[in-house]
Amino acid sequence: MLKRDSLVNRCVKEILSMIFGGLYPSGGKLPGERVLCCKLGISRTTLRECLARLREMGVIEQHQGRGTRVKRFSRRMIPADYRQSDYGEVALDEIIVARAALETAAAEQAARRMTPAALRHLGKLLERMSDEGIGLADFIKADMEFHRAIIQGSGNRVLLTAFDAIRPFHKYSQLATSYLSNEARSTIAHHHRILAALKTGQSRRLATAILDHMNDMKRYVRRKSGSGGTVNGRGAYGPATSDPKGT
Amino acid sequence: MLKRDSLVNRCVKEILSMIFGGLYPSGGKLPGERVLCCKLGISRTTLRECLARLREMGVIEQHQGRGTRVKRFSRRMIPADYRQSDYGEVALDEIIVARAALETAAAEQAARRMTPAALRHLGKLLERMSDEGIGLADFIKADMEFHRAIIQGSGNRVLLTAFDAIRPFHKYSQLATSYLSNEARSTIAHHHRILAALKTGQSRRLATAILDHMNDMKRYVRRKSGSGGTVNGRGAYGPATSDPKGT
DNA sequence: GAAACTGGTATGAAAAACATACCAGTTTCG
DNA sequence: CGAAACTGGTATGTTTTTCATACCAGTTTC
Repeated sequence: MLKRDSLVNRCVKEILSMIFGGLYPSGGKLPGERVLCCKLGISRTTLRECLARLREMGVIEQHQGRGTRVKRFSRRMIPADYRQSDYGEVALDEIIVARAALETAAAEQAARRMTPAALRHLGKLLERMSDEGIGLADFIKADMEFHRAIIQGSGNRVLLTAFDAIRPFHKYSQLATSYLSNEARSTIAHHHRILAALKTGQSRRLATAILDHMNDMKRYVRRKSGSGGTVNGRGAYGPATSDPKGT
Repeated sequence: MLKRDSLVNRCVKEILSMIFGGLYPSGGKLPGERVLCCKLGISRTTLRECLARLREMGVIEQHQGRGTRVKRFSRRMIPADYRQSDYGEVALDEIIVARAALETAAAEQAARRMTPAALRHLGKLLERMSDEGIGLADFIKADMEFHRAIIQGSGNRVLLTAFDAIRPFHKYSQLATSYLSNEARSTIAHHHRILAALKTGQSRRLATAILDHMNDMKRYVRRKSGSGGTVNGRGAYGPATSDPKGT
């Protein structure tokens, strides 16, 4: 039975995910409606329907002239209908295990099959990530695209499908966001090693570079989960709500 | 960017998947419109919009009074927009690589975390597969459930999501169907080894057992692709298109 | 040859999503 | 201060999508 899932419904989920993922943290401000609806690719009318529902759930507060604020709230306040797959609730450890499995599996083929054009693309992504002025959202996006390109380079469409399926977990993991925010330098260094390995065509070396990258994230998780607390650090980045013109 | 995917669009993809999956084979008849729209849970108007598009693509033929027939056609005739369901086109090799990656990754945790109840469930599935009277469709179903249960036993929801995402590839792979059909005995033997490894709790041994299973499939593929030809062997099983009354 | 199917057509209603313009508060900054 | 540039709030009308219903026209079945 094919079910109809209205645009409003899907957008509510999307916004909730962004909040859970730490892109718009508790107490923080949401972008203006005119900006947000552009980002989501929907009309303002439709967006306002979403925001109205979020307001009823007690997730946000709206004040004429001042903007929209994310309230402190519990996940329990959210009706089951909107609780996608609880992406934000899985441990980063689980995500890393899965990603390591997929990416190292892709490594063997990717090291051989990657085209010069694809390598150039990876270089450009790395450049973009190294730019000082880049916002957190764009940094995360570039990181994801980098890893996806490697798998795509393997030519294995099944691996790519699997990777795409687990992307939301990563995207909405507060810890993952935190890692990329605070360990940007480390991330870029690892990516350089991965790219270098790709260029030599040595699949073994590539797999090692990828595993090192994953293990670095794991270590970060151990450190953070030890100190506890909600990790929110924006690091050297500006506000998460970059890109005021929309994408 | 959240895109609007109309119901018509999604239904076209769904119907295409059903055709590719062998539920409605080339030259066969589609159910009547009044039946089909019920199955899909949409109105007849909407369904007819889907069928009109499939007709334009040359996928089906409609004749007043006689019904709708699936034409012989190439996948190339299908616009990219509808091609998400290229499941049948990927090589079984790709599927095996991905499955091996996910299942061995799950092995480490699964060997330790698997509960007695889950082990009993696996035993029952194995029993069912060993039953002489089982049909092909049920055999495939049990096989899938067996492997899924292992990943589920690892407790890693990300791996499980990835596995579920690639299931359709497996389901719509004619070669995979062929393997399970012709090598049922071998499949069962491998499953016994996997279950035994699970019971000992040795993750290493479990991973090896899983890899052996995958490699056996790989060898089968090599043999078959050597002899060429479309492998369709239904073996001793009944028709795949059971459930004539609809679900 | 009637009954029971099949697809083909037409029409009207409801819902969903959109574009647009304008109102009313708040903040920013010259 | 006070205008300009934001913010959310409101209202209106249109387009697109989906649905429900009825009826027409061939084909098959018995």
